[in-house]
Amino acid sequence: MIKMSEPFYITTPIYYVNAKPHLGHAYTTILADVAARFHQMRGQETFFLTGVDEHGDKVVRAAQKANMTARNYVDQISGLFRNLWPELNIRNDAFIRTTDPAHMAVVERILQKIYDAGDIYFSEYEGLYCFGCERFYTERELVNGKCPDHETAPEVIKESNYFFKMSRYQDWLIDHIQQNPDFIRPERYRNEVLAFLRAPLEDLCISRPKTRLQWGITLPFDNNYVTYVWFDALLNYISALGWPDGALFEKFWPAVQHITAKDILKPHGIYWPIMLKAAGLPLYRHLNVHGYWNVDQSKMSKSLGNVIDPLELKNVYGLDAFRYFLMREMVFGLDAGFSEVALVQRINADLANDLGNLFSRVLSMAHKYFAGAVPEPDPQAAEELNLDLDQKTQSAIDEYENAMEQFAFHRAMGAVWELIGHMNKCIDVTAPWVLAKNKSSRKHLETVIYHLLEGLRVISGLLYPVMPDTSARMQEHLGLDSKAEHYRLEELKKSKGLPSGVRLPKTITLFPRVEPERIQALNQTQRTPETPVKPIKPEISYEVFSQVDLRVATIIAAEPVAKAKKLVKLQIDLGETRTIVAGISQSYSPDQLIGKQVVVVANLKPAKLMGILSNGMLLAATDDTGLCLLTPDGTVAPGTPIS
RNA sequence: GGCGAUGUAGCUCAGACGGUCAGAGCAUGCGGCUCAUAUCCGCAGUGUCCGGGGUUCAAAUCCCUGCAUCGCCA
Repeated sequence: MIKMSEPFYITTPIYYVNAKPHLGHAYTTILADVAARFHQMRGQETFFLTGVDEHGDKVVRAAQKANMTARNYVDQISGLFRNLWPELNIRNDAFIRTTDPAHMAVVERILQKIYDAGDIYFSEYEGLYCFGCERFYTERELVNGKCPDHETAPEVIKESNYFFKMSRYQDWLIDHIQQNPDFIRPERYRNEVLAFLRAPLEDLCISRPKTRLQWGITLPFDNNYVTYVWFDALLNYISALGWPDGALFEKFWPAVQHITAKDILKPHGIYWPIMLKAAGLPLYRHLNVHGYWNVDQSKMSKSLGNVIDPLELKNVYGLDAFRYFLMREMVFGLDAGFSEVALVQRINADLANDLGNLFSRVLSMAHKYFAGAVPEPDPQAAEELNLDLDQKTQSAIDEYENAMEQFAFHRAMGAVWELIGHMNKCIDVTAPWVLAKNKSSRKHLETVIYHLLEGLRVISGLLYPVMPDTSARMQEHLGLDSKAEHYRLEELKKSKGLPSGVRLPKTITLFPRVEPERIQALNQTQRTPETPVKPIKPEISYEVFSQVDLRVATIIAAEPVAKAKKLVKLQIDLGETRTIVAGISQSYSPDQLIGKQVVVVANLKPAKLMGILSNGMLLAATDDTGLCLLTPDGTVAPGTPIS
């Protein structure tokens, strides 16, 4: 159990800047925000760190592709991350970049420290190297002995690098994980790490020769090498606190917890503790590992043929609903499905019907029966009515607190909604509209409404970490100062926290219901089109099909064909250059086509179209909304056969 | 190929030590209320608890086997 007064330090991984932020990044960072806000509820001082990882060859390559310098490129992409967080109401205390000079200095210092301690050694090895990719491949990664990207055989070259002696700490780490059952949680990931540690641990290569990569931090003990990947990245967690002698480090490091997605379990569960041990630093307290969001694109509304980005949905349905959905729908640690339909269902059932409507009916009764003033409860009346809301509230808070602490946010929300259910039921049982008809039951009416308002106060507080704006709106409409820290757990645990006599502002709709028509429309998009499926052609044998030679080709030039409505003349690279005429100009402009990879029938008898000889045919799917070219789900060498 | 996980109502999932364990939420149907965002409350379901074998007085729960899905490792 964490003591109330203790500081709390939470981190997200630093995100790699070779691509734009997506739902997964948003989820992880919202988790951290929720955790930080929860600990603020307990009065703890919190530090919340996120940031970006900007070194490495993938960044260099992405920059080249974008025709930019690495520096300009990382500036641009890291800006996208940095700017996204305020949009999601995320309040991180720091945003670290691995190109920050202070961070680079820390990396150098730790490297030197571990080097001096004798845990880093120099070694030569042989490997299969593809010069096109500028990287080594293992036998397994090769396709027919060739580089999967360049289709050339890699060469055996020798290279020297620095290695970190992780193997030395293997037994120590196993022991530590066994001694601390919640070091890595949930348990499934702890087991996974232990399973991995049953096999001998290999030492970690931590450098790259500058002949291959310059975009990184130079090793302090060898000017010819830069640091590679994890040694640079993981150290952000301490460099951001000003290690070795920052006041922040001293205060927050002992309380550190990390969050990561399951794909980088190994670096966080194995490399990082060993690095800390080797550097003589205390380990983190918990590694909290979450799963993936499977985005069901068939259940996402589409505009102009493009699948909507999940992040865009926050603009459609509201940020708090979006945050709530992410926290409520995913069982922490497991994978979950993301779809617009599921989001809308949560909004209607949980937010609009259960919570929003409860809020609205309680407040409107307070206005109706007491002219908008908080009534005075009467203990005796409460007893006569058999009101058990106080106990229900206390047990909801307990369950909530427990779950939140364990990162079981879905269960915490479940506890809140159970309380909401009790309150709705309580209204039904006590029937305030009946009490209101009788002057003799005035005290009962006052007591019921008071307890309901009080319940809403608690709920507004409990929702603070997940839905901070909604929390503030609720508190404001309960006549509380929304700027005061009414979400503090000690406040929520107090009974009769709502002063009687306070005037309540007019009630509001917290969450508008999403109309059935919209849900209908969403269901339409997920179903296959209403138009009957075209009849399937008669069966053919494999031999017949195999006569069709399908190839991937890259479009290298495109120009409209004069006088033709639909035709475009294309130059394609299919290993050899060819001319093809395709009837696709109503769906694609020449600009959009250049550089695209398409699927071509390579052995179709050439035909003349508008006087131009077309040597092959593009594959495309056509429906009433237009035409879509078939394109491989990744870049392949021009001329690659399709089977 | 090795190790592991999972497979329970239409959907998402709970089901410690084998004996009210056949459940919850959502969706569906019916009934009730009217304070409320046509909301809320109550009731009702339907389930070969993946298939097959075994242990046992008794298995969704333990064992074996098959199938399916997924994860980690090679």
